[in-house]
Amino acid sequence: MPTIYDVAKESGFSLATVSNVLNDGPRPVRPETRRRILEVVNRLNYHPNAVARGLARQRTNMLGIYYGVVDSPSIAINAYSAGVLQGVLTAATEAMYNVTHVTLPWRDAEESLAPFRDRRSDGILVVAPPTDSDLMPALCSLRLPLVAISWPPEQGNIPTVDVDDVAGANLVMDHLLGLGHRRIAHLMGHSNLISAEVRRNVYQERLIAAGIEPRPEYLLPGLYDTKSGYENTLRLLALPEPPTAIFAGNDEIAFGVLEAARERGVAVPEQLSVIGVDDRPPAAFTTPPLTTLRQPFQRVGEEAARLLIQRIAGDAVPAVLHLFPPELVERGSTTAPFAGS
Amino acid sequence: MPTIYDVAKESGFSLATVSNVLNDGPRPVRPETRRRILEVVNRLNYHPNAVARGLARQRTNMLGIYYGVVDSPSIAINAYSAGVLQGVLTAATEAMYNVTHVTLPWRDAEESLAPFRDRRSDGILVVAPPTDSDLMPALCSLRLPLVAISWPPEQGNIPTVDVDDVAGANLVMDHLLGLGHRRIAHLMGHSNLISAEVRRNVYQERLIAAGIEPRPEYLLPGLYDTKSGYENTLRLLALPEPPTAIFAGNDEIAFGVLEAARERGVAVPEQLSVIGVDDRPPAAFTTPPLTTLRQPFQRVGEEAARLLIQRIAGDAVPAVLHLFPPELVERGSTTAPFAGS
DNA sequence: ACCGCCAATCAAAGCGCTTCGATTATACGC
DNA sequence: GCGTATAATCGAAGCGCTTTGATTGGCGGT
Repeated sequence: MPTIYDVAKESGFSLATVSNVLNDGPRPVRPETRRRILEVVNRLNYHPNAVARGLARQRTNMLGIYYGVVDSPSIAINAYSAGVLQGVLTAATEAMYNVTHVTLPWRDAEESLAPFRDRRSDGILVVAPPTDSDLMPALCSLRLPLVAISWPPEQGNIPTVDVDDVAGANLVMDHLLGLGHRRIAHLMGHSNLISAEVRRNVYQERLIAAGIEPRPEYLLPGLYDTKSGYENTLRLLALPEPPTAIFAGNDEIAFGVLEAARERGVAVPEQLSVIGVDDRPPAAFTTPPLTTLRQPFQRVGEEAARLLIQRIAGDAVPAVLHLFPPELVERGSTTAPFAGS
Repeated sequence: MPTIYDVAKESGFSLATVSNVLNDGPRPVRPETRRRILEVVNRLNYHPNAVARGLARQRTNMLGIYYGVVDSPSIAINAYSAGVLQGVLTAATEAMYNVTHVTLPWRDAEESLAPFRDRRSDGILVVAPPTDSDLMPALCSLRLPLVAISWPPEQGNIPTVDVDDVAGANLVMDHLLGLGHRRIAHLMGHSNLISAEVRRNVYQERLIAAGIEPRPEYLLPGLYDTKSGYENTLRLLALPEPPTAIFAGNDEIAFGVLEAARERGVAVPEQLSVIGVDDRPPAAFTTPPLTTLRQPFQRVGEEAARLLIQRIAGDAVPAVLHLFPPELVERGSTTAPFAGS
C-alpha cells in the first residue's frame, strides 16, 4: 500500500503539502499543485491510513455502540435494536464515522467498555441501559462524549434520545379507555428498562385519572418475548375477573397474547382487545391484525448519532431529552368491550 | 491518559523493557522488574493505546463485518443476522478482537468497503452476500483475509461457513414426503441468496426422486418476510390444484402462510401442512405451533470468526465449506395430507 | 585473571500521518 | 526599485507504541 510519503516523492512535493491538499487544509495551495498531487494520488491508488491518522490527530472518527439490553440474544433480535442500529449506521456513515460494536451481555466494565477506551473511540452510544446495573456509571467514568438512547434523563446529565413513551402510552390508553375498557392489563416487559417504567407509570396514572383503581394482578412484568406474553396471558385469563384489554409491551409479547387467547377460546377483539408496540412486520398479518404503536426507531438512532457527532465536534449539546413521537396503527385487535363484561 | 512513556519514567525502566513486560515479550525480564513495572501500570491506571499499537504492529485486532443482505432493514431484523452477529462477537471478544460494522445497503465498493481497507481491519467477515452483485469481487480485491458466511463455495475460493442447507432441506423434504405429501410448494425467499438456491435445488431434486413432477407454479420467490409469505400463499390457494404442504423459506414467511390460510378458511395442518425455517421465538406460539428447522446461527458466527482469526494469525485455513446441521423441530403445523386431496 | 555467554536492559529507528514554525517566491503599494 | 504583506511550500517534531541491534553486568570454566 502506498503511503503519503510515496505520494510526496512521486509528485515532488513535501509531505506537508500533500497532507494539506488531502485534507483541504488551511494553507493555500496553487491549483496546479493540487492537480498534480491528486493525479499521483489517483495513479498510485493512495488512501490515507486511518490508524496513523488517528494517532496523529488524536481522533479516530469511530463511534462505539453498546447495547445495554441484558437478556440473551442481546442484540438486534428485536425491532428496537435493529432499527436503532440502522439509523446509527446511516447517520455515522454520512458524517464519515464508523461504528464499533462490543455488545456482549454485561459483566464488567473492563470487559465490555475497555475496547472503547483503548481504541480511542471518539464517543459512545449506549442503547437501553438497564437502570439497575452499574453500566452507566462505568460508562460515564470513561469521560468520553456519551449519548444515551432510552435512559432516564434526570440521571447522569447526558443527552438522551428516545421514543416518546409518555406520548405512546397515552395514545394506547386514549385508545383503550376511549373504547370503553376499564379492565386493562399491562404486560410491561423488562421492568428495568426505562421505557417499560415510563409506560407503566402512564398506564397507572391514566387508569387513576379515569377513576379506575389499578389492580396489581393486571400489571405483569416479564420478558419482551412471545413466550412471556403467552404465559402471562394465561395467568390473566385464569383470573376470576380477567381483563377486557391487554396492553402488551411490544409486538412479540402481543403475539403471545393472541396465541394464549386463541388457545383458551377467547375471541379477539370481541372478548379481549390486544394492543402491541413496535409494528413489527408480522403484526399486520396476525389474526386479527394487531393494533399497535409504530415506533420511529431509525430516526432515534440517527438523531442519537448526530448528537454524539456534534458533541465530538465540540458543539455544546445540552443534556436534554430528544423525543420522537410514536404513532397508533389501528388494526383489528381492539374494539369496545362486551356490554356484559 | 498516561502513556507508556510515563510508565517508563515512573518506574525507572526503559520504554523497551516496559513494552516487553506489557506484551509478555520475547526478552527475559527479572521478576522484580516485572513486578515494579506492573505496579506502576496499576498505579497510573495505564492502558496501551490501541491506535498507536496498531500503527506500530501493523495489526489492529479488528474484524470487519459486512452484511450482504440487501433489502431494507438489512441488519439483524431477522434471526439469521442476529444469531450470527452474536456468535461473531462472542468468538472475537474471546480472541481479543473487536468488530466494526459498516452495514448499509450495498451501493459501491468505495462507500461500503473503504472503511475496512483504510482502518486496516485485519480481516473481513461477509454474511450472505447476494450472488448477483459485485460485492464479492470488490471484497476480494481488498486482499484481506476473508471468511464468508453463506456463500457458494466454488466461487472465489474462500473459506465459508454455513448452515447445512442441503441437510436442512432434505430434513424438510423427508418430513413432508414421509407424511405422504405430493403437492408441495416452496416459498423460497430471496432467490439471489445461496441458501435459497440450495434449498430450491434440493426441493426440486427430492420431488423428482420421489417421482413427482415439480410444478413451476408451486415454486415462488419473494422476500423473507411475512407479507411475502402471505401474498404468495393467497396465490397458491387460488390455484385450481393448491398444494397440500408449503415449505416456507423462513419462519417470517411461514407466519404469513399461516395467516393467509386462516383467512381463506384453510385448516392447518389438516388441509395444509406448513413448515418454516429458523425457529424464531414466536414459532412455538402460533396456531398451530409451527414445525420448523432450527438453525445453529450462533455457532456459524463463532466458527466463522474463529476461522478468520486463525487465518489472520497466519495458519493456513483451507478454502473449504464448514457446515453446521440444522435440526427439525416437529410441532403441530404438519401432518399427513387428506386422503381426498 | 581472562574469555565467552547469556540474562537483562537500553537506545533509537520506524509505523504513516498531522501540524506548525520557518522559509522562499510572488504581488502590491508608493 | 525597495520594503512588506501574503501566497505557497517545506522541514521537523510529535502522536504512542513496537522492535531489534547494541550494551552492560555477572557467571562458570579454565
